[in-house]
Amino acid sequence: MEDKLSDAVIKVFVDLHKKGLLYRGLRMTNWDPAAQTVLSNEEVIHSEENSKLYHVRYKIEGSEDEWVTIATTRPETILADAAVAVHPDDERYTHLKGKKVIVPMVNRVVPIIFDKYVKVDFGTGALKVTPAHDMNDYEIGQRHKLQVIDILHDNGRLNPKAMYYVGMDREDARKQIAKDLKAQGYLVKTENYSNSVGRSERTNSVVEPKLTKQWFLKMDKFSETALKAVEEGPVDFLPKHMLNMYRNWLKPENVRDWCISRQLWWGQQIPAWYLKTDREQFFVAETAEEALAQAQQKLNNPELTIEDFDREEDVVDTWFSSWLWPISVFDGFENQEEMKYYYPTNVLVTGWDIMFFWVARMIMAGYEWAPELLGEEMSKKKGIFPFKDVYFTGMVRDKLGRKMSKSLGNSPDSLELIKKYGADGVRYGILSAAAAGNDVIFDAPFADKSKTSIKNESDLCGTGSKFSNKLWNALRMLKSLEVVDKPANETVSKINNFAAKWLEQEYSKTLESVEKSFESYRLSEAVKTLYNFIWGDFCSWYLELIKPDYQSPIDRHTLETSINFFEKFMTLLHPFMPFVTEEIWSNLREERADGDDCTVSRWPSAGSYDDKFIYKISLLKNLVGSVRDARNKNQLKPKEKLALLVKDSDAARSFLAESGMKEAIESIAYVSIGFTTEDEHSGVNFIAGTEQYYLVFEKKVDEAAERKELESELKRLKGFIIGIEKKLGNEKFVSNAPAVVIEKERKKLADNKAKIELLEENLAKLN
RNA sequence: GGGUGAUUAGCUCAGUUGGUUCAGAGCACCUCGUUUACACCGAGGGGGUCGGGGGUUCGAAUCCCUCAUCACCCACCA
Repeated sequence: MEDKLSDAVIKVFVDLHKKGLLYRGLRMTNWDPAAQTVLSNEEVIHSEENSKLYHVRYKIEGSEDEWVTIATTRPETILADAAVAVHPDDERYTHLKGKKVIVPMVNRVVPIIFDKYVKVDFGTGALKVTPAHDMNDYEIGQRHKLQVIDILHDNGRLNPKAMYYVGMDREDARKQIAKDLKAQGYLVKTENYSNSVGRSERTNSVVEPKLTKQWFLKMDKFSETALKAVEEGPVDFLPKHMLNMYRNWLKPENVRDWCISRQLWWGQQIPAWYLKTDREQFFVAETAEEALAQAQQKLNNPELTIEDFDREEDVVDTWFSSWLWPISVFDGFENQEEMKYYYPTNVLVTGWDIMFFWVARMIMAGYEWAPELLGEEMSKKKGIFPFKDVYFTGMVRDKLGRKMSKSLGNSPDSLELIKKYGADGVRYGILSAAAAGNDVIFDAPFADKSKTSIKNESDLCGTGSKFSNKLWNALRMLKSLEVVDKPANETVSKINNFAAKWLEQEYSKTLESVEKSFESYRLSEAVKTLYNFIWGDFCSWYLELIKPDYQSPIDRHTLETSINFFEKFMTLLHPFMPFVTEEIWSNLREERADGDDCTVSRWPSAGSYDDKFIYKISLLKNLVGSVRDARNKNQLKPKEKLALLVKDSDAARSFLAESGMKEAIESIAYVSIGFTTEDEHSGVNFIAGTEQYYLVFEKKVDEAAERKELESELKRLKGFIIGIEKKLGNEKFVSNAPAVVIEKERKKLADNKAKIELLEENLAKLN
C-alpha cells in the first residue's frame, strides 16, 4: 500500500507538472536561523514576551519638517522598508495621498500607501511595510507591488542589502539601530510592550519570517470543481450546514494556491531534478533517467549525466498523498478493474476539522483523474466523484469543550472506560450522544484523573451499561421459564395474544422510525428510539404482560413468539451494541446452525401498523398510569385487587371490546373492570382519554386536595380550549391552514370539551 | 480580524419540512415498593415563559433581524 501510494503520488505530480498546474514560487515561512531550516506551524511555540515598542518618525519627502511616526518592535527591519501604510479612512493621513516618505538611515524614498489592513486605533495608525520580513507586510506588498528587500542571511545576520550593521546578528542590530535612531533624532519614544513571540521548538531561537521557494499547485480550477460538486453536484454533506464552512473555504477570494512542498526528513520526495550548475533549470519526471533525457534534449547537451543533477530534497505535504486515497486504495493508477466496480463509493465518514485538507481535496482528485481511469463511458455512467455522501461526525471534546489531544492529556482512557462500562456501554454512550454533526462533550473519567464519576455528571456510558444489563436480565427471565403446550386458561391466552399484537404494531412503527433515522445518518436518534422501545414496550409492558404467575409455566407458542421478537430486536441493536446482542442471540435458542450469528442476521423489514390500535395502547398506558398514581397517592398496595368502574358509554365499550384489552388492564393494574351508570363511588375518579373511571376503595379521599387538583386541571384545560377556539374562530387560520390541521384542532376541541364536562361533574360531586 | 456553531429541566444534551398535549431523554432529586428476570430494578412524582428584545406568520423552540454570553476553526498580534 505504501509503495503503491508513493507511485501514485509521483505519477500525479508528473501529470500535474505536464498540465502546467505546478510552479515554484515564494512563500513566507517560519525560519529558524539557528537550525537554518523552515519550521512547520506546529514547530513554532508562541508565548507572550516583554519587548520594546519603538516609535520612529519618517520625514515626508519634499517637506520642511513634516513627519509620519510608526511603531515597531523590530527596528532593524526599517532597513528593509518598502512603504508606509495607513488606513484609507484615517482622516489624519488623507492629505498624504500620493506623497512619499524617506526611510531613516538608508534614506530610501518609499510611497505612502493606503490599505485596509492597517488598524486605525493601533499605535499611531501608520504602519511600516517590510515585505521580506513579515507575513502581512508580504501580502500588502503583493497588493501594492512593492519591492522585496531581504536584509537577512540564513543564519540571522544582516546581509549587505541592509547597508548598515552588515554581519551583525539581528538582535544586536536591533539594539544598535535604536541607539543610532535616537542619536539622529528619529526615535520619538520607546515603550515597554508585551507581544506574542514565536520560538523554534528545536532551538528556542526567535523565529524569523522568511521568504523561501516552494512548490505550488494552482487551485483555482480545482476549488471551483470541488465547490460545484457539493453545491450543485452529486456530493451531499450531512449535516447540511457544513456546506457553509466548505463554501467559505473554497470561494475564489479565499482560495490560495496549495503549497505542496515540505522540508521534512520523511515523506514522499518530490520527483524533480535540478541542474547543479543552474538551479533554475529543473526537470520533473518519474525517474532520474527520464529527467536526464528531458534535460539532455532541452539543453541540447547529450554529455550531461545523472551526476550533474541534484534531486529535490523537499517532500510533498502529507495531504498530497491523502487526497489520492479513494483512487489509490483500489490501486486505481495501475489497474482499474476494482475501481470500476467500487467507484464511486457511498459514504465518507470523517470529522469536519479535515473538511478542507482531506474531503475537498479528495473530491478534486476524483474529478481530476477518475475520468482517465474509468474511461469516458464509465465516467458518464458512474460519475467521477469519489463518494456520494459525506457524513461529518461531531468532534469529541472534553468537559471544557476542548478538542481531545495528547498534549492536553484530556483523552479518556478507553480501556478504563471499557472496564467500567463494558465495550457496549461505551459504544452506546458515545453513539447516543453524537447527534448528527454536533460536537460531543464527552465527560468521562480521564486517564490521569480520578476514575470516579462526579455527581450530576452526565453518565451516558452508564446508561449503556445498564441497558446491557437490562437486556441480559430479560434473556434470563425467558430462559428460566418452564414450558408447557397450552396456556393456563382463556384469560392468559387472550392477554398473550393481545400483548403480541401490541408489540408487533409498536415494533413496526419503531422500525420505520429507526430506518428513517439511519437514512439521514441520525444515529443517536436511532439508538435512542431502540432503547426506549426495548426497555419500555418490550421489557416494561410486554414481558410483564406475558410473564406467568409465580412458578407457573409459559405456553410454548408465547415463548416462541417472544424469542422471535427478542431475536429481531437484537439484530436492530447489533450495530450499536455488538457484543451483548451476539451473546444474547446465541443464548436465545438451544441450537443454532454454524454461521447463524446475529452479526450476519438479515435486517428485518417493517410491517404495517394501525394508528387506531396504537392510539388505544396509549389510552391503556394512560389508564394504568392513573390507577398506579391513585394507589401511590392513597397509600394503597400496588397489588391489592380493586374494582375499576367505567362510566358506561359507546366509546368505553368500544375501547374495552378490543380482544384482550380488558384482561390486560386487569392483569397489569390489579383491578377488576366493570361498567357503571352511577355517578358516585367511594374512592377516586379520573379521566383517561374521554372516559370517566372510578377506582373503588374504602378510604375517603382528602376532599380539599382533590378539589384543588381538579380545579387546577380544569383551569389548565379551559385555557387550552380558549386557545383552540380562538384559533378556529380566526378566519385566516381556517382559510390558510391545511384541512388536516384544522380537523385535528376540531377533534382536540371536542375531546377536551368532553373532559371539562366530566371534570365539572366531578367537582360538583365534592360539594 | 475572517468563518462556523451554540444558548431548551439542577447536569449533559435531543427536538427532521413551522402544525396532534411539542416542550422531550438520560442522569440527579422526592415518594412508595425487594423470596417473584433485573436495586445496574419497578411504579409514580416534582422541575423549563426553549438566553434577552423585536419581526414574519392563522400558527414559532423551529424562519428573519438585533443584543448578550460561550465555544471552536483559520489568520494574526506594527
